[in-house]
Amino acid sequence: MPELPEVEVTRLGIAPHIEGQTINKVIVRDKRLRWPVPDEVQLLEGQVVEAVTRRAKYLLLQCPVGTAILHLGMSGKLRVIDSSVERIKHDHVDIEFANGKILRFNDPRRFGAFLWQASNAQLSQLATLGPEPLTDEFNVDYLVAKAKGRQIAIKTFIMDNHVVVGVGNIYANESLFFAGIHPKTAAGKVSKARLTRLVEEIKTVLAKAIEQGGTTLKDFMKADGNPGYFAQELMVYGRGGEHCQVCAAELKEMKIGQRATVYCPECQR
DNA sequence: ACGTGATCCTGGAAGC
DNA sequence: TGCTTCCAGGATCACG
Repeated sequence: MPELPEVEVTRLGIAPHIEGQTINKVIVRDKRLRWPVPDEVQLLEGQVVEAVTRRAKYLLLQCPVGTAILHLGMSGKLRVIDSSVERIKHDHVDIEFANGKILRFNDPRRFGAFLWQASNAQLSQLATLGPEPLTDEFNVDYLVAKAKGRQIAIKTFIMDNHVVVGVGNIYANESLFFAGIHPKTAAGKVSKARLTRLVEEIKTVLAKAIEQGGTTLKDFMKADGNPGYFAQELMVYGRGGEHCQVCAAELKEMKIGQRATVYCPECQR
């Protein structure tokens, strides 16, 4: 279940192996992802990967004629492997490099995406995204202005890509716990002081997860190529019915916007 | 403009 | 044991 930290860890894992490398071949075995893989990805052949960057949960392979834009969805994985590695189920796309390495995209549930953006174009998926959570652009003044008058639950609000990118269900639950805000509170009713706290907690929890993911980087190429999930101690996510680690109250579970939500009724009001 | 809920897909878990 | 049902997740879209 890749959230922003997992995507960033993936980026850090693959970038050193493919930046500066020339692409020989692009093999699309199954184009049925979230959107059909466009034929234009063949334009990657012969191109040099100038940089591997990230925008929200999208990974961008930047080449002179355009950019391949990848999304891992919820079950997508990217591995850099030798050409001798046998394919497994759901290996949908291979990018073969001149040095013999392959960037292989595997995605059982096909919620992921493999898109193409010509260098002079703007992909609609990227056009309307909110700020990156770990930049100064995401600050309390911005969030106050954005939340003004909104009736939507604060949890749904911070998971909205147009508000801030990269905050998925896990980290939305966690950051609201740390900020002491009830997830169902109307976004426009949360005080500036508490939004200040929320901004801080979102940044902290994401940065921490990236840091912990980083510790597995050395093993990135090993075994199944899975960068691993974070050994992070989750305070509320997946712990409905358990006792709050701060006040011992029973953690409550509810659905907000179809998503599992766990919170402490004492700590979060 | 805003808010809600359905939808895509598959594998694993839970229920019968 | 084997079948069915439910659930997870991000992002988009159709609706009121």
